[in-house]
Amino acid sequence: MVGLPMLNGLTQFKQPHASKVACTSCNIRQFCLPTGLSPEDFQRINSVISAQRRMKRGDTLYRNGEKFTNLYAIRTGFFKIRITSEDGREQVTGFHMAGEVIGMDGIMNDHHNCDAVALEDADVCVLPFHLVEKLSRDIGALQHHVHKIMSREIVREHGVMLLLGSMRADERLAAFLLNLVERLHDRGFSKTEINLRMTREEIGSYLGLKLETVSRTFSKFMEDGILEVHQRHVRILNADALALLVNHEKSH
Amino acid sequence: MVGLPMLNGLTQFKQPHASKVACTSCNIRQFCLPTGLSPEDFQRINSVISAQRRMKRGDTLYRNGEKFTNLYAIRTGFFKIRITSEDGREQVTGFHMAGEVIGMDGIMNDHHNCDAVALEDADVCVLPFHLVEKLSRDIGALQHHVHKIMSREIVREHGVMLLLGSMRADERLAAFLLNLVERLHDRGFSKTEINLRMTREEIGSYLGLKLETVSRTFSKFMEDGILEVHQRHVRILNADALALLVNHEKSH
DNA sequence: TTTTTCTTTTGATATAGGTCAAATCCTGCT
DNA sequence: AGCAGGATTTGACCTATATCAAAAGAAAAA
Repeated sequence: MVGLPMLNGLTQFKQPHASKVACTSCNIRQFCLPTGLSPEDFQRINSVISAQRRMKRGDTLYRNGEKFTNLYAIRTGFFKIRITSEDGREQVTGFHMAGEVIGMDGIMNDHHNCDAVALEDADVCVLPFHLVEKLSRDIGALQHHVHKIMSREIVREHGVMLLLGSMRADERLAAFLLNLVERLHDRGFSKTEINLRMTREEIGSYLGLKLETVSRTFSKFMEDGILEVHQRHVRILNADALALLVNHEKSH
Repeated sequence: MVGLPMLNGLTQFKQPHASKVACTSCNIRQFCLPTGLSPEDFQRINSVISAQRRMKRGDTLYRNGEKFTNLYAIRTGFFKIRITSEDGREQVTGFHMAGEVIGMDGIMNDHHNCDAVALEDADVCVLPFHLVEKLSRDIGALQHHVHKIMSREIVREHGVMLLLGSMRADERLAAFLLNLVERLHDRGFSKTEINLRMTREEIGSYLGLKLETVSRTFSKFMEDGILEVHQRHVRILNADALALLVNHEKSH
């Protein structure tokens, strides 16, 4: 009891800056930043980061309707992005992990129109967008990088539209798993092991399927010897089979 | 026969620049450009437009794999954007009309990864992207506008994902039609009359439906007195009914 | 104009995935 | 440790949409 105020004080002291990691020494800088920056540019870009924000599982980084001021670079943790229509329909539009930048939806009209929810404890760099724009005018490499990040998001969404518009349930789940391991592998994780951070329902929402269908498809993949699934732990036994599903030559 | 070379010469003389319209006098500039530009900024932005390109129905503005160099502002005409997966699956990811800017997919890796096909004769302003970036560094309003355009595309695609992931066929078609008339109305066209530029199959591809389902849904809307449909001419008789469909409160 | 090709509509039937329900399994909380 | 509430799996059944097929209508080509 007596210790509590002190602890709070300590927490306040420690949180905002103690955890602020310089971009130069950040182990995922190659995902957030352009390559080949000069030390001075590094320093200037680093100064854009207004804070690091620590989040617990379930916390919301930003939500629909909120004023847009920042982009967020994920340092650690895993997020889902979700939109909700007026009538309560919900759609997960993406899952994002370390090194990815989120929040670009808000630029359009100065307000966010989706929610970003942490699916595990997370740590993000807060990037006030007006500073990003200001610095982009000086550093061409940064400017182009911002454009690339947004373009990449557009292209990713094209891919999801293809998936939602023209794939069967098993093809969708296969594409989802392959995409996930690929991104994890880029970050130094296993090519075959995944620890899912989301529920079957969230996977289903993303893939345009019901949770029961996701579960059944996992079971089918197990029967076929393609996966080993224990709750949220997935081991890919036959990546080729998954790839074949995704790229199934239409028979006709 | 004798006249042919002369005619060619005349065509070449007329084409590249005779049709180049200054942004200042362009009747759709409010869609492509930020508002409140100074006359000098207008002039500078205008100088970015390297050419106008005239296209016939069926022509391709850019295609998958092609090197990316330009964005394109549609002056007149109507385009579909289409991606094709390795195994030949095709997905229409968008329809675009006058005042909209397309080609942003190419920024990510310097190559386009979709096709832009004119669905009617069209006229586009060619915007070399390196010049757009260069000028963006000088004109903050332009920089922010470019960001907005890309953000808007991301948000639009979120909406399509919601549609594809969680709506029924009739709800999808209703949403599609309402979106289309809204954009046409913004451009001074009727709130109730649409001349579709695309086939049932293209609508179906966009909405994740088969052409037969699109056709049947049109027929159902006619029976219900919501639409009047004669081939590609559609008159909306009951916009509220369409809006109600899109925003149907899930009964549970 | 006539012919050919593409587009659209409509019917009959099949099926992938949704819905509803129940049992089991986890995880977090007290 | 024990309990409560969520997550997952599986089964039985249903429905929205796909598929296949044929005819009618437009539009383009000859």
